[in-house]
Amino acid sequence: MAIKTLKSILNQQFSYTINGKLWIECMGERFFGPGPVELLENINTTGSINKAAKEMNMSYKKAWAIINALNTNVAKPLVVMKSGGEKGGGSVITKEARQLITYHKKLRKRFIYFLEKETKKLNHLS
Amino acid sequence: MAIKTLKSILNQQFSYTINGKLWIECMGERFFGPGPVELLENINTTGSINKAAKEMNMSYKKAWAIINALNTNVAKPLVVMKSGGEKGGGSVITKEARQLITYHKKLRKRFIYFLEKETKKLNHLS
DNA sequence: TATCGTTATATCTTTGAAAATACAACGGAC
DNA sequence: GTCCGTTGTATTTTCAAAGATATAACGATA
Repeated sequence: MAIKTLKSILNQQFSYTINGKLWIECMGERFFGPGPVELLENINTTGSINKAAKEMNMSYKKAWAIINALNTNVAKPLVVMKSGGEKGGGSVITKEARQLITYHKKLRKRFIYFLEKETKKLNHLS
Repeated sequence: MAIKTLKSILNQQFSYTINGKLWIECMGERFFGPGPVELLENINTTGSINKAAKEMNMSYKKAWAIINALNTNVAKPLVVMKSGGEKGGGSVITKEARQLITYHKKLRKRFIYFLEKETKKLNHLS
């Protein structure tokens, strides 16, 4: 089918875009996407799951669940938590977490490029 | 970052895949994806929104809302409804709907290819 | 005019996920 | 031993989306 025929179907007054979501699944269930990445970065900044969650208006419970899922779905933990001790404890992200984040950023870039390419194609600007 | 370093992070006992969702937005809100496509195809088969909705375990209310959104987001209607008359009425999909469906199928194929390519890359089988 | 199955719309009920709340456990500093 | 802020976990509450229910309107047919 030619894109040309779509031009007469779509309303030229409106703007159309191709959009989507992307994530990494482990054993069939999603466990790594933009949310976890932002959470990891906030933990890296603040040094605690608690503060990181608050920073992004997320409940501690949900944040903990995400971190827990992350750690159980990879070979080496992405976050090491410590309860008790000076300042009551805290959490730090590992080298592995940093590597996963940079991989995800590049993957995401390729996805954004795909979306933009398809949007241009839809609006036959290419 | 080299994919190679990821190999030591991921658990080799588990299987990882890149997955996602894709849709078309009009004026910033999603209005066309796999759901509407299935609904349109069911209307085409059954000749009625009612039967089409039942076929896919969807409430008539929701089906009607989808169809209504579709029709208001394009230049020419995708579904023409008729209430009353022989058999009480019914609905048919237009040529434009068929064209949008085939466009969507091809778009979806390209997306699936993207996902498979990225999954292979992640598992460094390529 | 009565019948039929559909479209169209309003209202009430359910229910399931997210948020809020509460509290125990931890362990270093003092 | 007490204090602190964090992690860890259970329980309760909220709320919005989905579903169920009810009913009017439609128009060809007979």
